[in-house]
Order: sequence, then C-alpha cells, then structure tokens
Amino acid sequence: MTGPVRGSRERMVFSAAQLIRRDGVTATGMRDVVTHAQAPRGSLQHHFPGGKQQLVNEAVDWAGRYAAKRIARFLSEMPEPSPSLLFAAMVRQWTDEYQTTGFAGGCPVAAATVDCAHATDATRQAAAAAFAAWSRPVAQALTDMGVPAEQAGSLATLMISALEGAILIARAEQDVRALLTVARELGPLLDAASSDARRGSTGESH
Amino acid sequence: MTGPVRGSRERMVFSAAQLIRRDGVTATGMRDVVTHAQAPRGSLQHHFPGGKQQLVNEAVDWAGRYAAKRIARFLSEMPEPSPSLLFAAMVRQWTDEYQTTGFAGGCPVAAATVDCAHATDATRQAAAAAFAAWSRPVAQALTDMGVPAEQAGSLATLMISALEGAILIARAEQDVRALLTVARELGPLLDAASSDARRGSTGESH
DNA sequence: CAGCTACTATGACGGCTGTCATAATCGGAT
DNA sequence: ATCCGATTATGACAGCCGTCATAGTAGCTG
Repeated sequence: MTGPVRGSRERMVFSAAQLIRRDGVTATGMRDVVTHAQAPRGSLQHHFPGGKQQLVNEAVDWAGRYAAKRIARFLSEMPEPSPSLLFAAMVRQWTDEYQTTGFAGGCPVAAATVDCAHATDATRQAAAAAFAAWSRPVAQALTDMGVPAEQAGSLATLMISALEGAILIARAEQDVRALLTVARELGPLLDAASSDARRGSTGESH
Repeated sequence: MTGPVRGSRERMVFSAAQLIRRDGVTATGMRDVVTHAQAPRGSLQHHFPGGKQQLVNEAVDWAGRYAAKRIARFLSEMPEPSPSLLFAAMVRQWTDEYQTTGFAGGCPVAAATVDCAHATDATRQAAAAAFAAWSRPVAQALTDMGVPAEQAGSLATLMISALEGAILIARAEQDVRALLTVARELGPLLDAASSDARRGSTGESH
C-alpha cells in the first residue's frame, strides 16, 4: 500500500532481523542482508545513510513492534485468557518454530544486546526500547486479567526474562525442554497472581 | 603450581571469556585477546592449534565451571540455605557487578550461544555443556533443601533462564531493575517448592 | 657440547568488512 | 521534450580478520 513491490527497504530491515537473530550482529554483513532481501546493493546508502548502525537499529525496532503485535494476536485468539495461557502461547511460538524449522535462530533483540550493548549505545537503547514495547502489552494484558497494577509490570518482566533465557538454553541444547519447563513451572505462579487479586486478598504468603 | 607465571595460556582463556562477554564472539579478535592477556602472540598457534574455535570453546568451558563453583561458594556462605536465598545470591552477583563496574559485560555462555549456535556446532555443544555444568549444582542444592528430585531440575532451569533473561534486559536498560524483579517474584515460588515437599504434599498442581 | 622439546617472534597471505565516490537509470511532473 | 528527485549500479578504498610459514629462543637432558 505504501511501496511499489512491497518496499525493498522494508525487505532489508526484515532480512537484517532474520540474519541477526541467526548469526549475531557482527557476523551479519550488509552484503549478506542485501542478498537475503534480494534488494539492490546500491540502495543501502540511500535508504540507510546512517550505515550499518541504522539498519541494525531499525531491525531491532521492528522486532520489538513484531513481538508486541504477537501478544495482541495471542490474546485475540484466546477465548478465556489467563496469564498462564498467554505465557504458554508466547512459549509455543518458539517451540513450534524450533520443532518445524530447526534451532537456527534466537531473539534478534537478545542478539543485538549481546553484540552491541557495550560498543554501540544507540543500538543498546533500541534494544531497551524493544523490550519495553514488548513488555507493555504483556503488562496491560495481565492487569486486564485481574493482576494488580503494581505487580503486572514485574510479572511481565519475569515472563520475558524466563522466555529469553529459555530460548538461549533451548538453542544451546537443541531441545525445547527448557522452554516447556519454564512454561510449566511459571504457569501456576502467574495464574495465582490474577486469582488472588480477583479474590481481593491483599496480605498473603500466610 | 603448573605454570611459571600462572600460565599465559590460562590468561588467554580468561581474557577471551572476558572479551566475549563484553563484545560478543565475532567482535572479539585473537589479537585483542593476546593484548588483553598480555600474552605473546606467537603462543596462540602453539597453545590453541584448533584456532579461534578452540579458544572460544575453552573460554565457554571455563565460564561453565566458574558458574558451578560460584554456586558452591554461595551455599557455603549461607548459614540457613533456602531456594530463594540461593537465587538471590546468584542475582546479587550481577547487581553488584553492574552497580560497581558498570553494565559492560553479560554472560559469556549466552554470548557464545547467540553468536555461534548456528555457525559453529562445537561451540554450541560447549555452551550446552556449560549450562549443564551450571545447572547441576543448582539442582543438587535444591534437592538438598527438600525439593523433590523430579522438580529440582526444572526449577534449576527456571532459575537460570530467568537470570539469563534478566541479565539481557538489565544490560539493555542499564538498570538492575529486571534482576531485582525476577529475584523478588520468583523467590516465593522457589521456597514453596521446598516447604511443600517438607510438608509431604505429593499430588495437586491443578 | 649437542640435541630435543616447549615456547615465542615476525611477517605475510587471501579474504572479508563497512564505507564512499561516482555515474547511470527510472518515473513523473512541467 | 526537459528536467529533477528518487533510486540503483559499480568499483574502489583502507582496515581488520584468522591463519599460516618460517625462524628464533629458552631450558632441560644426555
């Protein structure tokens, strides 16, 4: 709707995100991105005058927005949403990919953080923004399910932390075990936070 | 005890781990490692005939053994150990570093996984072994605290996953918030698993 | 002394990287 | 037809990378 052949520029950002999450930022060359996106090499300096940094930052931004949209989609597909079901859906996205496509890629935001957090501050900020964009709809969904507002943000951070860590372990082990484990162990805790609130209990832990 | 000036070889492995966790595997050059370790460049091909791959793999191995030793030390320093206190100690190691030294580095095993899991299978296996070496003493400690054996491994995976993810987020945000959050939110769940078991409860979980 | 092994020094090689300078092409609007 | 901005093509540049070939030194053993 905006571009002619669906924007070669957008294709490059998308391809960058895909290659980054597979090989890391430093190991991903601009020529690789151009090839993967089937885009003209000459367009690079026109669309991304800021060089590789700009391309990487936009890829990280895109990943953050993508993750946020997935949360919305998960919720819309859920007849009776609950915290544990949302987390299970987030995890299942990864187990599905790993079981069908293989363990080639991880999270592009994690890759950018590991590779650029120290060397390139702008990319570090982009990663922080991506985590925030991802976390916001999760926390909002938790409050909608009855989790007290001051705990929703914390649980969202916990969910994303556990998911990111499990992705790492699953990729290293080439086994979805870690992903299934965190979903199983964390589910009851998440649901307890929403049902406790629905019951109106304030002081707990006996 | 084995080397003359405490082994230039060991220094290179250690420096490799430090640089990898700061800049990532690909961005860390062998010349950088030699410089950082103040080691003779000519020793590289003698001590690491397998090239960069061998050096990286040994650095990952070292990191795994180091993490395992830290668990043992945490436990030995704890008068009355509990799952939540162990996890708090694991988290505090990172908040301490970040608050005193800055947010320069992350976990070297995570960096190796992100950077090499797809390209270099041997490094991926080294990362998996490091996670296993790290997880084993955690699970053992949990069983010693009364967590049922079949749940101890799962909780160890959950702890390491949440910690790794929180490290990522903390580094991106340059704020220890995520680390403090996972410690606070996960603590009660961990202690419940050990006290439940001590009470002898067997079947429920839904 | 020689001889052997462990370690170090040095320089070079091909290949890849991000970036840039320059020019060509294309699509509309005038 | 002419012009102009947006897009693309192409080639080159300096710099870094991991690796290797070769030679040298130190230290122990005979």
